[in-house]
Parts: sequence; structure tokens; C-alpha cells
Amino acid sequence: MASSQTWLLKTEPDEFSIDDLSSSAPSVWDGVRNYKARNYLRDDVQLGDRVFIYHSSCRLIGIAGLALVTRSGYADPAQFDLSSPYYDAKSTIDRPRWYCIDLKLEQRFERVIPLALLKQQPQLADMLLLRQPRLSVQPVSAEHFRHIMAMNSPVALTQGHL
DNA sequence: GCCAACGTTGGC
DNA sequence: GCCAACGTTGGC
Repeated sequence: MASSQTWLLKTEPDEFSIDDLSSSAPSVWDGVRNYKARNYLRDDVQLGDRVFIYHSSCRLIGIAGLALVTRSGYADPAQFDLSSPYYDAKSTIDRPRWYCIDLKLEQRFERVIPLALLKQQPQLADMLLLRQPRLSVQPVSAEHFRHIMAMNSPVALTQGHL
């Protein structure tokens, strides 16, 4: 794909939240242990792609902000770390099983866009998040991306465009 | 390669 | 805490 793609990454904020991302120093987005999500990280997420950060399994479920990919997929060091909960005995340096990326914060939304509100949007009815809620790394179409950014825009909100 | 059993996720 | 949906494991 030539132009940049957009994504949604899920996280439990008790483990890692948008507030753990910095706009200056990149953070490692590691610990993804699902094959479909792994394939996206390894093969498709590119430097410069933008990703929504989604908070799951918490009090305020929804999209918390936007981040920028500062390094594309590379072998997740945690899989080799015996002391890590993400250690995987079946991974080898030559054949790593799991991949991670680096991110930096682009924009923390003033208000989390709640899942319940996303579900109310007819334009988002076919969004993967609503259809495969367990996929922790997922592509977001340009149309969905624009719509969600508009939901975050105070201008759009005050003018009742949504 | 199938599929039952089991484990995990995640909204509610 | 519950439970449905989903993902993984392992025997055959």
C-alpha cells in the first residue's frame, strides 16, 4: 500500500494507557500475542501510520486518542525475556514468533469517545471493532478514520454535524 | 485436518 | 462476577 494506513490498537489502561505514551520519547507497543494481530504488526503497519488508542476492560471504554508509528514491526524483545509475562519459550532469535512496534503520542482526546457512542453511528456499523471486538490490532478505513476524527472535533460537535 | 475441550477476552 | 464469543491446544 502506497499511502499511509490507519489502525486501532486496544489496550487495558490498567496495564498500559494512553497516558503512558509520550509525544517526544517513543514507547514500545509490545505483548501482542494473537496471530492475526501479529501479522498486521509484522507485515502491514508502516512507519508514519496513525493509530487510534482504544481502552478496553475499564470504566471508560472507548477511543482515547491518536498515536503515530515511529518504528514498524520488529521482534518483540519481551518474548525472549524469562522474567516477562510475555515470554514465549517457542520463540527463537532466528524465528521470532511475536512482533512489536514503537509509537509516540500524537493527540490525547479531551474526552474518550465512548464505545456506546461509536455503536450509535450508522457510518461505523461495519467497523471491525464492533464486529471482531477481540482483535487487538485492526485496520481502520479512511472513511471510519475521518468520521471518528470528526466525532472528536469540538466544532463538529457544537455545530451538530454528527 | 478435524473438532472437542479448554482458556481468554471484554462488554455489561 | 457473569457469560457469550472467540482463539488455542492437543488427541485422534
